[in-house]
Amino acid sequence: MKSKHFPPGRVKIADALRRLLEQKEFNAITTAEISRQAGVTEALIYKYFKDKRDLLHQVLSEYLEQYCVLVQGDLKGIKGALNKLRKLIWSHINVYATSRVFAKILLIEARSHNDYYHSDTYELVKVYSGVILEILEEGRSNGEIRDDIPVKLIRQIILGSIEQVCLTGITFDRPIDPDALTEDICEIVFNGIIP
Amino acid sequence: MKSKHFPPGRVKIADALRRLLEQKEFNAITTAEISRQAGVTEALIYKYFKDKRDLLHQVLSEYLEQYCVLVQGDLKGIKGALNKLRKLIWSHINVYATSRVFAKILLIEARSHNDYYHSDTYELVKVYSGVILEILEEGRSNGEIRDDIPVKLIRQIILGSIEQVCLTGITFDRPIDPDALTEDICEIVFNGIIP
DNA sequence: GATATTAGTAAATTTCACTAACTCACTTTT
DNA sequence: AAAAGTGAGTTAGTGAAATTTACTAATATC
Repeated sequence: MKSKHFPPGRVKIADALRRLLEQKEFNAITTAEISRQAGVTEALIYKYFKDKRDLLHQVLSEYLEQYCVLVQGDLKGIKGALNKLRKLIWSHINVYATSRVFAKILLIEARSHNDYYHSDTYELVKVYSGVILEILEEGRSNGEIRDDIPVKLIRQIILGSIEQVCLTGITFDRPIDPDALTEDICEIVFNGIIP
Repeated sequence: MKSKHFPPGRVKIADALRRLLEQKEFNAITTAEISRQAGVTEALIYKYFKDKRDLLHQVLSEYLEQYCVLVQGDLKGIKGALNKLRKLIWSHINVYATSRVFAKILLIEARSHNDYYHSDTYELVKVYSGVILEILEEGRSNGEIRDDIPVKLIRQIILGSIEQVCLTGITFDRPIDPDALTEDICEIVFNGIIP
């Protein structure tokens, strides 16, 4: 409920980048273009953002914060680790399917520079990762999930599957069907992780 | 056996980039640095390569070609789709574990620019992907693998798992254990894909 | 031995991220 | 109500890096 009060120029710049990212990749977008699209001067970008990448990171973490809240809300009231996991996988795929720009930045652009691992965005990703781990541990302790494979590895396999599946859909502009994909991923992974 | 006859300058430039990539990431390497390291002038880079990224792609596909041959050789004489799959997973992880520089470029740098999908490297990746698909189809037709989940999706889950697991190891400079990882990935995925 | 081709260079040019130093319109202080 | 301060924005650059142009030296070919 802390709707941040950003000055109009800052909002215009962030919006401009979002719009441009629909058309081309980050490295191909120049600061000149961003400012033109935003209707402000180039220098103003540097009043609000440390540098061009910082602008990207801030736009990204604004997106991500939104979706973290959403996904965590989706899990409320669900009983059982596997049921929670299924819902989380669905929500995750659904977010990528719905916000392709966001997905592309997070999966491709952000990772290609080390500063990502010191960003707010990455902190949020860690929180989200923690949520998955908790579900897996819950499942392990109540016997839903086998205990001879490290939970962190199970998490990686789940995340890797989701991201690979969505990434190809995104890069080749193909439709992504959250229902079908969730069904198939769960069918494979659940059979592998039940005791 | 077609050892390409590249002029010495071209070889020096490619070698220089390979050496520099051990120390820092591609975007932080300047053409000036590359030429200095190679002992040639900056302009020569543009005689042999369309631009800086094209140099990266060519270096990458030289690496990849090598490994494609290697992995395909590893599969010779193995009977059964699941056995082949296990070996392929091991080889794949092993390549990433052994050549981290190569893995980092392929998994992070290359994908972050659209021209990757028009590069020789990508063509090789497609060939490799085809090999996986053939194995899966073999397994499907001889009853080793269930036929109610699309093979392409199974492939994505396998590749996604491998890459996610290796990527974290690479970005955080943690050891990658091909034996243990192969074992766990196969344990999960095989249980999911057998009929 | 002339000629064409290939390898390589020196020096300019362009492109782009980023910055310093300023104006202008409002508030707040005294 | 004048002075001082602040936030939003601009003008006009700079420097570093990628890329291009126009050339020379070496080597192969006829």
